Amino acid sequence: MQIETSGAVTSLELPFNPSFTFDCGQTFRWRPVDLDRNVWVGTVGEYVLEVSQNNVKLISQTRDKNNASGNFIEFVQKYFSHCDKLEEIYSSFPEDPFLEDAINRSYGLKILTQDPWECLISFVCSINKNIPSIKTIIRNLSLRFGRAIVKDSDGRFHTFPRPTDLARATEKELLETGIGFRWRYIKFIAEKVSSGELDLESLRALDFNQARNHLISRISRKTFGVGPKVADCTLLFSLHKTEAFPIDVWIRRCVVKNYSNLFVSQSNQTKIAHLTYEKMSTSMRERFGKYAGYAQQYMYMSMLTERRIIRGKAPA
DNA sequence: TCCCAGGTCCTAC
DNA sequence: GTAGGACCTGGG
Repeated sequence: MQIETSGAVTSLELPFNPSFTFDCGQTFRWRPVDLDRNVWVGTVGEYVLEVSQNNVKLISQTRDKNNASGNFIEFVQKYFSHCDKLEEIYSSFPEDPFLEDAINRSYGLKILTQDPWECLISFVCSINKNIPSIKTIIRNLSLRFGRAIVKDSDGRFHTFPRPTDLARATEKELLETGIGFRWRYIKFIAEKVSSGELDLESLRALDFNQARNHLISRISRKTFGVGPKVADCTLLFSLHKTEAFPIDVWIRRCVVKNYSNLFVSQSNQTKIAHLTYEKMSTSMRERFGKYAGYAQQYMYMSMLTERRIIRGKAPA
């Protein structure tokens, strides 16, 4: 992979596949501009980027002189989890025909290291929503409360709102974006983050369980609307706790279908389908280890592809 | 028009 | 500790 800024080009390592990486449900701010060439455009922090198989190009950035993103190359390397070597990750998994097939189908999918604030709010927005709706809500939030970066043919790119932007927003303003009942959750978290009571960046230094306990509402009381699923997504997609194994309806179906043998005490599939989140997630972390979150993403993509085929739509 | 969505909260038992 | 209902709203 190369990084291009104002004509300058820098290389990053392959394998990397933009479609699988941006369309696997870990981020909601990318859109394809040329699927044949696998070219995507998205907003990351203060930047608008165009990304293809082996090239990252800086399209524009905010005029904010206090651009908090720092060195652009380092910023991009961190975002694309430069430290993660996919071949090492693949070979760390136990022998597993289903996972091997899932990896082959989505070879080059990489887990990003996103901004934890944006990631947490995005997954709060995801509660009881499908992916197209989540994208719409996040776009509306950015249009209404973010800062304009550059005009393009499809309107403008906007930064994701800052915690203070959402803490100041009224109920009416928030509801106009289509977030529905989630507005209380978002405003509550925005207030905690902007006051400094909840420091998301500091969670990077904690181990998985400590960081998780800081995020889950009923434990920490510093969030509201954050259950185990939203916490695990935030840990995996922004704080780079790669052992996190988020369980949604599709992963639950996947586990019931392919991993029922792991739950020997459970006699039938109905019982396994109703296993508690914690029991299922812990078992999968124990099986797949340090990179369980990568295994989860490939499984999710496999289920998604299967659904698209059933519905007669070609995989992205 | 109706169902359902990458869940969480709250209440009741 | 857990089962079940309520929750805004838009996409399919």
